[in-house]
Parts: sequence; structure tokens; C-alpha cells
Amino acid sequence: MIENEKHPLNFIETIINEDIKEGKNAGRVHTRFPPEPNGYLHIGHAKSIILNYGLAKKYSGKFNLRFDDTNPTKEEQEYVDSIMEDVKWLGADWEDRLFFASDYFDQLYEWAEKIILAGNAFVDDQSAEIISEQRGTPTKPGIESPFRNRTPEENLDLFRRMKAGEFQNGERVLRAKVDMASPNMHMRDPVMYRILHAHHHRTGDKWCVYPMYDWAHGESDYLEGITHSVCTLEFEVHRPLYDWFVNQIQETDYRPRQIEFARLNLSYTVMSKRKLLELVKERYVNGWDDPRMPTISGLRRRGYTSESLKLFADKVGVAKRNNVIDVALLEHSIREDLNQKATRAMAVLDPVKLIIANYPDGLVEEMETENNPEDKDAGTRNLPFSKEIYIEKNDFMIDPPRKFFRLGPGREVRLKGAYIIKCEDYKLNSETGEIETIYCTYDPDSRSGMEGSKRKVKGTLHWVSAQHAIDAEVRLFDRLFISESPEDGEDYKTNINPGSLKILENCKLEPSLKTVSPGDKFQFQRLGYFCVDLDSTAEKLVFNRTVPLRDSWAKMRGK
RNA sequence: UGCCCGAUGGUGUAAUUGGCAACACGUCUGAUUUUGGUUCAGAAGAGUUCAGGUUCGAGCCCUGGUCGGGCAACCA
Repeated sequence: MIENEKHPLNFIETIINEDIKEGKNAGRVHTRFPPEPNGYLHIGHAKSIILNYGLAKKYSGKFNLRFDDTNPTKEEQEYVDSIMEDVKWLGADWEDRLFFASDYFDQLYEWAEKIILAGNAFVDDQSAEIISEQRGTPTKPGIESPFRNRTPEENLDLFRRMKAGEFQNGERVLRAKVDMASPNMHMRDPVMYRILHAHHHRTGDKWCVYPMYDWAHGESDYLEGITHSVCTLEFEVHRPLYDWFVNQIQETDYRPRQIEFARLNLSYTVMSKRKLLELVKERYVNGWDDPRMPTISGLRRRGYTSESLKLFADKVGVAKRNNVIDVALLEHSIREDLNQKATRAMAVLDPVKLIIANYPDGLVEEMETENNPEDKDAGTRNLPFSKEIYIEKNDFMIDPPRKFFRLGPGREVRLKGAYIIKCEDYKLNSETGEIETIYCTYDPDSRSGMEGSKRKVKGTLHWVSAQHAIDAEVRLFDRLFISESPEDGEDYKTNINPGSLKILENCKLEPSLKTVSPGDKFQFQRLGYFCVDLDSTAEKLVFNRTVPLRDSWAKMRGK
């Protein structure tokens, strides 16, 4: 349970091992994922979910999903629903432990009264501005509120009246009495409750005082028996306060422990909820689940599998230093997964007609082809072949360079799973000058499987029989931002990639793809991994390109 | 002029109680290949932020600097 010989321990596992060794919390491990329902989850959250759930599994512990819903002005049911869907999709199973911080409002309130009675919290009548001024700055100590020394009785009375709704928003707050001179700003008599006459998505209008994060979070952990409360680095300075609050209410020697790790950053994208919200609201993308978004729902729609995200999280690791992960690592992870699983298919995205002059008119042959060379159990299917086919426009060049292993005048090429053909002639469009038709002959003895097919031929092309082809729209995505770190400049929006979405209307697919449904994943041979989009219907098929195949030819040409 | 973190190839993460830096991605060769994919073989690339110290020996320990990040919502 402690060791995993495949991987060295990350620093959190090291801590957990020590805790277990020391017998802390009876050796239990219990983690949680605590999202605020004020936006959709992104791949950074995926890292956290996979980490927290993974720790629970590894140590035979438990994992909770808890919504941190202490601010009714920002939170919505829509987000709760999407978050649950995403966490579930990632395979993190909270079993019967779905919680909300709002479940604990009564308990929290009761504890707050106790802390008041103990003389460790007081009601402050001052405005937010004044309180903020008195707090000082990181280099200058704060000064104490004039209301700091009210009697517990007066504080209790005031707090009860706050709860009863006698005051307006902002009129009073409950503050913990810690230390206004602390070098840690968070210890300078932090606010525990503020007055918010707002409708809460779960508790309705029952409350008009709402707990602040620092007060609610650690106590929620405590109530749930969380042992290791994993969060991101920016909460590091909150830890003393986390511990202070737990100290106020602690009854046994059980203690939750906050551990901070570095959040995930990805090159060529933004990760803050605020910015993602902006992209959605200002229509730079088509919603939270736009396949270009780094959201979990966007990645899912794009064709990413949850397994690929786990592979990714594994490669990324867990540490405390700030990082920027190359998107290439994400792309590698999905290729790694899909290469094993995706059914291969023939699809021509930018078609040009090719006529095989010596192939019998009207003949249709069924070409048996394997569904996945990486998986023998995937079986085979038949592809119809005929005199007129489509190939990819960029698989033909009139005057090809030496290293171009594709079709050109006088050149021979293999049609994957079918015959070897030779280009005899071509015709250009009289107006545009673009290639319009390619004329070839085929070698009847070169059908796949025949002796004649064993010849060495430079290139192999994918193709689709013209008369059997079905039409589809294919959406190609590029990175949403031009810049590797779009948040560096003044305004990240100036770095938006105007060409991040390209829609191809006239794609030709092999007929077996007629009956696909949204979410189905394929490798379009020689092109990349594609999945059926949510917009796809039987009348109009729509595919998303998840990621292209590695392309050493494109790389050569780029140089 | 405060407090808290962090610093290892281009990127990310490792390095048993201190024992001459490993893995992954990326890059570059070559082989195989009816996907210019996959697979396989190999290469380049850091001497661990700097300066001292302890030690037979330091990426790991100590001291001091430098650089980077975080902290001053009635947000989380």
C-alpha cells in the first residue's frame, strides 16, 4: 500500500507515508475535491481530481466531492451539474459522499457562537473600506478595530441579529480575533461571516449570513473526516488560519492537514475561470464545451478520453514549483491512448477525383481491410472499390520533389488495401488552374494479398470510392492562442488565434461511417484522430479532429 | 524595509539514511512498415541559480546572496 515500484513517490505521497508511519488519524487517508460551482472545470481541475481520487485509491481510503458553495452571488445549479458530470466522466467515484459546504451552515453557525462565547470572535460594525485600511499592508502591521473588545454577550446578540436579518448587506461582519500585527495578512482578524441577502441555490432564503472560505473550508474538511486537504499553492499562506480555525472546534486528536501543490499551466491557452468565462460570454468560442477550450467538457467534445487525461496527469507529475506544460504532452497522451483503441477509417478531407482508365466500368470490388492493426481482435471490414475514387488533393503534385512519396505524373503509388496505380495524366480546372481530375491505370495483379502486391512502392494513399462515398463536415481545430503564454502581454485577447477553427464542408468518407453516433472515435488513416461531434445527425455527419497524426513529412517541409 | 513558497537538459518530473544526475515529452539519426502513423535501435542536450561552509564525498545538510511565484475581496 505504501510503495509503487513503477513510479517514485510524489511529495504528497511522501507526506502521507510519514503520517501513516506516525499513526496520525489512525492511518486513514481521506481526500476530497472541493470546487466552487461558479464555472466549468478545466484540465487543471482534472489534474487535481485525478490526484485526489488517485491518493484515495492508492491508500485504500475515501474520496469526497464537495461543493464549496458559500457565495450565493456567484454560484449556479448549471455549474453543479456540469461539475458532477465531469468528475464522474473522469472516473472519480465519490460513492455516497456528495456534499455541499451549505450542508454545514447550521453546524458552522453553532460553532461560531461558541467561538464568540470563548471570546475569540467579534462583530465589527465598520465598513469594508475601513476594515481594509486597518488591516495594513504586508509590510505594515494592522491596527485593531475599535469594536474588537466588545463583550461576548454583546457580540452574540449582534451576531444573532445579523442572522435574523436585522441588518443590511455590509453593515456588520463577524471577525475572528487573531492577531492584527501578524506578518501573515490572513491572520489579521479575518472575516468569518458577511451579510448577504441573497438567494442560495440550495438553502434558498434561509440564510442572510454566509461563511467565508477560510472559516468554512477547514471545518468542512473536519466534518467529513478529511485527512489530507490538497489544494493549490496560493492557499499556502492560508494554512495557519486553516489550522487556527480547526483548533477552535477540535474535540479529538483527529486533524485534517492542508497540503499545497502547483496548479497546472498549459502552453498556448489560458486557465483562469474568469478568462474562460470571458471567452464564452464574448463569443470567442461557442460555449464552455467548445472543442478548443481547455475545459473538461471541451476536451471531451474534442475527442479526448478520460484515460488519456489520466496518462497526461501521470506524466505531468505533482510538485510545488510553478510550471508550464507543453500542449505537445497532452497531444501525445491522446495519441498514445487512441492508437490502441481507435478504429481506422478512410476519409478524404480535401478530395480530388481520380479515374482509373483500365478498371472495368461498373465493377465494384469489396476490399477486406483490418479495423485496427494495433488490435487483432478489432476484426476487419470491407471497403468498396470502383473506377472512380477520391484521394487527398495534397497527395498529388504536378512537379513533385524527390522526397515526395506520393502521386505525380508517371509515378506509382499504392492505394491502401486495394491496388497499385500509376498516374498517366491529369486535368486542371480551366479557371482556377487547380487540379481537377487525375487519370491513372492500375495493375490488376497488385490487389492486396496477391503476389503482385508485394512489390515495393514508395507511397501508400488513403482513398474513397466516389460512388460509395458519404459526405460529411469536418472541423479542424488549432490552438486558441497564437502565443505560447497568452497571459504575458497586456491583454490575452490580443493573442487569440483567428484561425483556430476551420470547417471543411466537402469531405468524403467511406460508407461504413454512415451509422456513427456522437462521441464515436476513429483514426482517419494518415490524417489523425477524429470523433463524431454532438452536432452530428444522420442527415449531416459532423466530425471533430481531436489531434492530427504525427507528420514527419510536414515537419520536413516546414524546415 | 514584511511574511510564505520555489529554483535540476528546450519542457515537466526523479535521484534509497549525503555516494560522481534518471525517466517522459520534444529534437535529431537509422531500421521496419500496405498509415511519411505505430514499433524498434541509437544520438545530442543539464553537471543541478550563485558564493562560501561542513564532509573522504553535496542536487540533497548549513550560511549568505540572486532570480521567480504568492499574500493587503465582506471571492474561492
